[in-house]
Amino acid sequence: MERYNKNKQDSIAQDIALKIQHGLYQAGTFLPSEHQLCDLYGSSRETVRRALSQLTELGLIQKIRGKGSLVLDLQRFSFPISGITSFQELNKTLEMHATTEVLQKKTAIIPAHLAAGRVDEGRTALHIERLRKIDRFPIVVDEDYLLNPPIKDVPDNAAANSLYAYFEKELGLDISYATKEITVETVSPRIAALLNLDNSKLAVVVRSMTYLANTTPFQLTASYHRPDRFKFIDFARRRKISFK
Amino acid sequence: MERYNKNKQDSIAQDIALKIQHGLYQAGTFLPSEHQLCDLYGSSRETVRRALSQLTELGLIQKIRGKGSLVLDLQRFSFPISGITSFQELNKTLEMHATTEVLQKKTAIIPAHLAAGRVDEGRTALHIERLRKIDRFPIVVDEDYLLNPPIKDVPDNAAANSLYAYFEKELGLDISYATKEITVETVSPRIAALLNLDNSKLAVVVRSMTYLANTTPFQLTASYHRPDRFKFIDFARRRKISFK
DNA sequence: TTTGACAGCTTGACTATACAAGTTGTATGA
DNA sequence: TCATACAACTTGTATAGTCAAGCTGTCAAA
Repeated sequence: MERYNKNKQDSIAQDIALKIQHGLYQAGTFLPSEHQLCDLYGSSRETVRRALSQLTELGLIQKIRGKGSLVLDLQRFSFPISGITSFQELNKTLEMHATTEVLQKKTAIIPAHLAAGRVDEGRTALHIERLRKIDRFPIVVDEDYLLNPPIKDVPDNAAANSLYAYFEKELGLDISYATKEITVETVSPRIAALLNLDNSKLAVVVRSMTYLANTTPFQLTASYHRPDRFKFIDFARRRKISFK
Repeated sequence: MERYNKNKQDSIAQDIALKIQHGLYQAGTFLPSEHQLCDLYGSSRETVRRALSQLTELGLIQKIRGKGSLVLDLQRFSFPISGITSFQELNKTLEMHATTEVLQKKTAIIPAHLAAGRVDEGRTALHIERLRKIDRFPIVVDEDYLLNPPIKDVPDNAAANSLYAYFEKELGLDISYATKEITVETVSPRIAALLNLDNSKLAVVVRSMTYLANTTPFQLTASYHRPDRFKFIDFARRRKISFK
């Protein structure tokens, strides 16, 4: 296996995930039993089970009591786009051949529509505006606002490539969770022009706020997508917890 | 506590979730330590930890090593709409005062745009078409296709109220997971008329396929939302598993 | 006053064990 | 032949314990 994960359970999960992705464990078949996986990885059953529960959460397998862990059939194109994934990470795994153009990078006040209910109004942050293109066609405009602290500045090449790679690998930040909101809105003439929208000026707007493991918010983003190119794919499990 | 859950870990999770929702554990404060929760519920630490990990996954708490489990600040209006939740369940928890109109209920061939890549083309299913209104305004058209087996028929009042309640409580089905896909499309004149759309005829289309715990698919759905009323809220955690 | 070591708390990771419960094939008995 | 019982597998749930690692206040020494 040999992953860069420190944890035993994480590296087991990573290893099995790769074997599923590469067809070593085929959809519709069962994984080796938990006991066999214990032998295979030299670990206890609880550790194997924690690894399997990660794969269950991701939608890679379904556990069936008395039978085993069935590998689910997630076609490439239906692989979940939800979760916290950077555009560059998607670009790699989906082989989209996308390009990124940095349009702005300056300190600015966080606009009200992004700040509302998330962070103090009037607060300033490092604003980065980027245009994503696929095959020369504009697809997405990303408006990022990076909070200081914990982020003081961002080198130009990090903005052009992957902000997340810079945060995680260079700054050692522990990106943990995010809240997201998807709506459809009439956007400003500026955004409409960048995306080359028609008269309706409708775009899909994804607003998100991303947090570090210590619950510090560090990123506010509004992404404007061309509606004809937008596609959000999700895998969800029915929760046992109910409210009210 | 007293929940209808059979599991200790599930009832602990349910109990803590309700206490958070009702403000007994306030956002920004820490839960009792795992050791204290052990005493409180008379269980082992592992069981408590499994309960807490459910709450972590849901976005209700954030665990911080050395400190404790911090209750996160999920305002009512930003509570995740993702996951597998029926319209009626949302209606209850969000107090939307919605009404449902059953427009059709008959056996029909699953349309190609829904069947594509999910199920055999030309297969028939029980088709239920419903119009959801809030304050008399049409908001959503749901096109459900229920597969036989496992679903033979559906009583009229179940279609008007909650299909999920009928499936789970009456039929004893174990609804487990779903794949979803959100796009923006120009819809048919029929749907456009039902939703009272303007000339652009754009609607948000949510296509989903829902499965039982034994991996049997039982429901295909296409939901058409008025774009000006559509809002999708999600909570996501950064995954440790990477591909490629 | 400031610094540093440490005790005592917290969660994280892992192990070992036990029993319950669901599935499946096989052998036994009528 | 057929049905039943059972053995041998599977996963589910819960327990108890160990050590690592992160946080915080206290107390003692400089």
